[in-house]
Amino acid sequence: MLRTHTCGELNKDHIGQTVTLSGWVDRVRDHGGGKFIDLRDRYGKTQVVIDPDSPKQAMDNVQPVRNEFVIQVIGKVSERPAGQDNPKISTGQIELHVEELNVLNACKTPPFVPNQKDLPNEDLRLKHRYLDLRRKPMQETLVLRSRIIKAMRDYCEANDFIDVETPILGRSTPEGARDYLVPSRVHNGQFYALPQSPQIYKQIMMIAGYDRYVQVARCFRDEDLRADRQPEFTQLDMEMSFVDGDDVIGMIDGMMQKLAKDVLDIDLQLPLPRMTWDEAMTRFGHDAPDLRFGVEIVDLTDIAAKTEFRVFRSVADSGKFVRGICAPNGQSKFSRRGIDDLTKFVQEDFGAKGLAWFRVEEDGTLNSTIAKNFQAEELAEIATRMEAKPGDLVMIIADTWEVSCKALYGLRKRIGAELELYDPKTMNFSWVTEFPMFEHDPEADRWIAMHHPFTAPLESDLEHLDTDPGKARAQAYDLVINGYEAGGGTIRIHDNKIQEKVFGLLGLNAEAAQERFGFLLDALQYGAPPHGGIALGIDRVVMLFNNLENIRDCIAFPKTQKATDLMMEAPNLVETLQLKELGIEITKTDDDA
RNA sequence: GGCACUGUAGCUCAAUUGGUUAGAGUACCGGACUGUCGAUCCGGUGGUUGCGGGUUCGAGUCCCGUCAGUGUCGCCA
Repeated sequence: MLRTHTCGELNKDHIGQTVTLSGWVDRVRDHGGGKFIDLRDRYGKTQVVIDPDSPKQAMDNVQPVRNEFVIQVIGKVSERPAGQDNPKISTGQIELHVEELNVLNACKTPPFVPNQKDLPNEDLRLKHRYLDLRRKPMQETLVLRSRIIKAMRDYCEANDFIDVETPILGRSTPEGARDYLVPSRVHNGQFYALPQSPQIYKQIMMIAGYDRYVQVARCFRDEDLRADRQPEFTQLDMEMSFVDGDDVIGMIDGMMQKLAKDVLDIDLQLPLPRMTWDEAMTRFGHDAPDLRFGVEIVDLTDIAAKTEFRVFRSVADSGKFVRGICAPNGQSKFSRRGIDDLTKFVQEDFGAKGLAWFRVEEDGTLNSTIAKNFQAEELAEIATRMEAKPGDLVMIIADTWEVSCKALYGLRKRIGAELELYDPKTMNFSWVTEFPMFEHDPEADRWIAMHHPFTAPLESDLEHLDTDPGKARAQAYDLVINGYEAGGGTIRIHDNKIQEKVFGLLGLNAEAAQERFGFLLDALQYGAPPHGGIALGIDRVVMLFNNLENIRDCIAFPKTQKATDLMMEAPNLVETLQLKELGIEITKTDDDA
């Protein structure tokens, strides 16, 4: 037997027993006469003692032992001498006196060790991921991830969901994100696509009568990465029949309540708050607002229209918007130079023309280099509307609706973090609903589906499809946690007539729609029940429940920003023979450029 | 594709703002030490400053290019 116990479970109750432990050497403390070894596994650490009374076998075998060796120790559990307890570890009241020590495997001098204080650079961590994953924070995250997924599955099972696996090799549907393509050997020149989501399969499952479907589904999107975005990620994918949006939201409300209780021991009040997309954009400039703090956008366009300040006047007169936010006590953090930084930020990242700002003086008046362009009453009106207090910093963007939303969202996010307007440990759950059906693409002058082309419009907005598609709102809902989109879903179109109309608006004629989604259109005609669903980003949920800022730390083997795996060195070149079998010829590589 | 930050010993960082032989902690190697738990003490090995070019009497430091990691905008139905 290689071990009788783990390194985290021995305590005073085991004193006197002879046990066998196996694990990694976390640290060796050499005192000449004796040695202390902290033996580690994922359950904890146990102190192993070798002293002059230990058998020669152990004395000899321990000689070459260094960090991260894998060893096995047989010995007697002993109470530690008085005053020598270590309260930092679960086994701190006992230690193991060695009777036999075996090196199960040596370890090269590692580039870094799991208990090291300063984390190595990310590329090194990813290259030696097996070492990085030995770190306690990584192990805790992966354990929590496992618990979260189990809680999700338990909840779904309790609610009669059926777990169904859908294919990884599917069909390319060029709408939306770029597909990862897989060449077919049997059909040279043809390709499978990895699923961006199991969307169509799960709808087909509804038509097939499996009224509650769930899957922990791996999804793939060949787009650029972010701190919260990986090219391959995991969704809790769900679909339900005979439901409306409230039913789906209610189901997820219950799941979040269970997760919060099971995982974080937080009691969530249900129903979770909801706001419409319009409201979110107006108040926060974004469809996933962070509601852990206030600081809402204030519209000043009407005041701006009255002023002599040409920048504001011209923007207001041309139908654009003058909107701002007020950073509480913002002057403490943002000096003139800090404001210059914010100005650069909104210009470079969001294309804003500039940033107008005012300091709120002790007497409550607004002051700034541009203040002379305003009447005192106008400044007072701005201050009143923004509820500006002495010490605050008022920031105003005069631009199109879109730019003011983006820039103010960016500013709000920054000041929230930099002025510490919220406790980063708090959790905030909410819904954003009634997304627009379509976005207008000004370049191609056409409508694009905001969610996906199977999204059902609100019943009340059906008429807009014919008259003013931009006004049509969807039966869509996003779950927002701490300013992140943690999931999103819609009620689907089950009526083929409406589906055809939507395809038409998206520029897909009957022929093109049949070509791309024919199988779904066919299926919809064979008794499709009303249905809808949602997909939760599991990696993001894990990130948020762990209070992490980086999704790579929630995934065992993540990719770098350039979508490579530094450990496996993927992607890689393949054998010419493989390409030949696939009928593929490489005509251009990165090296050509 | 754009912008920004980072890259110096195995690892984490420093180098007085362009100046002489690039330092420290840790790891590693050797030695001392019977109770430590980030053990301690003594000694030692270890460097193409990511790579290529340029400016300069002189470059880790400045400039250009490039590679890699990260953040972000575009992108992500």
